[in-house]
Amino acid sequence: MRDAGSTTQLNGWVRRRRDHGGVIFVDLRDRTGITQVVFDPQIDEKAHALADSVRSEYVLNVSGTVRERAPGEILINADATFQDELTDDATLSAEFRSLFSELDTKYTLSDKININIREHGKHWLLTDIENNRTYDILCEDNALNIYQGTVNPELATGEIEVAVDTLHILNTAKTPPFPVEDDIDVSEDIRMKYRFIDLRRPEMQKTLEMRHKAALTARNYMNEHGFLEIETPILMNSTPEGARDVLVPSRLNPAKFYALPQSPQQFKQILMMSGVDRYFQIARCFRDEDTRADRQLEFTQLDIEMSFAGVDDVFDVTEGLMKSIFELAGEIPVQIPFLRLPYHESMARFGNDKPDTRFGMELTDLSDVMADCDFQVFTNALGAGGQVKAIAVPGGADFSRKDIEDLTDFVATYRAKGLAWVKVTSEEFSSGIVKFFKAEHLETAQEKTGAKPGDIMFFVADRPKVVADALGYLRLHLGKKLNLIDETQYNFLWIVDYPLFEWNEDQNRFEPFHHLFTGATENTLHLLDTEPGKVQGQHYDLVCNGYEICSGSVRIHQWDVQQKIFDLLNISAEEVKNRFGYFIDALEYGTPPHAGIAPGLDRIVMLMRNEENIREVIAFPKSQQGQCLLTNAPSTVTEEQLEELSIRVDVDT
RNA sequence: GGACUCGUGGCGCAGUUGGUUUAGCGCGCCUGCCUGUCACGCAGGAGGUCGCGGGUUCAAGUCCCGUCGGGUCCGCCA
Repeated sequence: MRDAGSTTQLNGWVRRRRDHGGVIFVDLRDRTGITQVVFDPQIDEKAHALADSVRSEYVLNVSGTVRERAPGEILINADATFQDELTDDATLSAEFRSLFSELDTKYTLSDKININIREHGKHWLLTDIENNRTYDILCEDNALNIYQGTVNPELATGEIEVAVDTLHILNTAKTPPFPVEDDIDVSEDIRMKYRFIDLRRPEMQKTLEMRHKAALTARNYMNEHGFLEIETPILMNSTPEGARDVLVPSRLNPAKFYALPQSPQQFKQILMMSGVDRYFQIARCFRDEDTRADRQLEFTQLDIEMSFAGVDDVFDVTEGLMKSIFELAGEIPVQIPFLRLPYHESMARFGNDKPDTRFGMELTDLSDVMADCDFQVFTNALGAGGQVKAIAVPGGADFSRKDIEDLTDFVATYRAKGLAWVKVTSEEFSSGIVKFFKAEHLETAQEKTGAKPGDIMFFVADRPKVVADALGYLRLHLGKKLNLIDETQYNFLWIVDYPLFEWNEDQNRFEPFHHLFTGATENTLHLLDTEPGKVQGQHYDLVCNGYEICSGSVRIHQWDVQQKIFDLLNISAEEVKNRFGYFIDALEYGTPPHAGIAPGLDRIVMLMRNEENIREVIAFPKSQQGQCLLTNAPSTVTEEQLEELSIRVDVDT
């Protein structure tokens, strides 16, 4: 199709039409990109006349001749000797350049030019990359004629166009509510309502394609490594732990409900018990919880489980999988193996278990240092069993009162009662609270946080959870705000050595940190009866750039251990029998040791596309209220439908 | 469940302490002109229940209450 002179046929949508009275240009868009097609009455009068009625987003079929874009108007008539300068290295003399600048300032050449030799000794294409302008230079009648170029360096197909001899208008279109092009400034609700138009935009097409490639790559990789793709039920049992289930009433079983899977967790373990050995599935998962920028009601996991496998086996498979996906689908190089970071160290250094390690500003514990200072905010917090921690923000000594106030409000979101700060200059520490400290307090703080003159140190003193949240999110917030993050970098990191349980203060009981079926490490298993809080789980997360992109564990495969977990979590025998009876049962029939993981496809594609919002990589996403603005789901149903389900609705609609 | 924020022609926005514009601007749209544009250009034109409901007031896009919808976050969720 690139070959000039050949005839071609194109189908596509009209991106824009430019009518010059005599000649009409149309940018025709299809999945592969944009091509300029030309309607010239001298080529075909009928096609040209018909093109007059064409408007944006009309669907066209055109036939015509592919041709190199013709030179435009003659701009400059130059001496033929100048052609010696038209070489590949593209260094033009001041005299040559002045031919352009004397004409009109808009033709002034930048330094970034490129010369393309089309016909040796006859035709050159001069591209001014910075100004997006091209010139055709032709040697004619012993002179060098410089034409206003009509090549569009911004288009991939910019060197050619199709001269149309036949036009079929396959369909007309209403004027779209927003233009079908990248970098549009349109609110998201409009985009979601007209998703069919939004998805036509090149960047959305690119996302759809990348997502497809990611899934395809995953399938190929899993297949090559001996994994079977097996579908598990979408209609299954509700489980008491974890997220809220999305419930589906059963017509055949009045007053009973299915739940949509939060993940295929139990089924994939059953498959291991069934001798499948290696399973995977591109599985849709449902969790009826409030959404976030990186969370939807329904999302997709690359669900993986393998028998006779431990942590290292899962890591090997996952690292290879991530490398394949990021490199083949995202064209992003990945180094394996990934670093491993213990959970407690992650919490200590970054305040959370999904650290963005593309920049520093790590948290520093100053509890010991500040134990004997006179600042009661610190000493009181320490006295109550809390911590004092700090971060050093580069260049923060320039922060205004207002800046600091805003940051104080920011950390208040995470229940921090305040944000103490000390500015570091080459002469002094400056802050309203300096008087409460001896010189060595602040000097040690500076040394430990690594603050340099010109920086500011922010301190939070509170319960460990509050300190971690406040400083951890403050670090992220400032990292973004101060542009400390290299967007081209992808930092993969395993978080390991999680505790098996977490103490729930409100309900005064232990909760599984990951889920009910996570196994303990061999050397801490014996603490299950005595000190459950100290049992270490065989749970792992894979983190990239501050997002949790995979989560998994080595599972419990002995029924007595599983029973112990249920007991410890106060799940009654009856409930176990009702909810997990089959599972406990199955465990007793020869369950192999097994382990698994579930990479989140949406977040992976989001990272590869450098998006901060999961809706950007889902073809038909839901709003924060869980509504589909395109189809208006969810919606009310008829009385008859409800009656069949034995359901009565208790709200006015 | 809660906090913040946004809602004004098709789209993006402006609209001062409540009254002076006839609610503006840019893009888009329509009509006409234009043979090399690619953000084409030029001339003219159409298009508004100011999300919805209630209240305060002589007077509400503007103030108050409620409600619906978009977004970010806390709780929630792994």
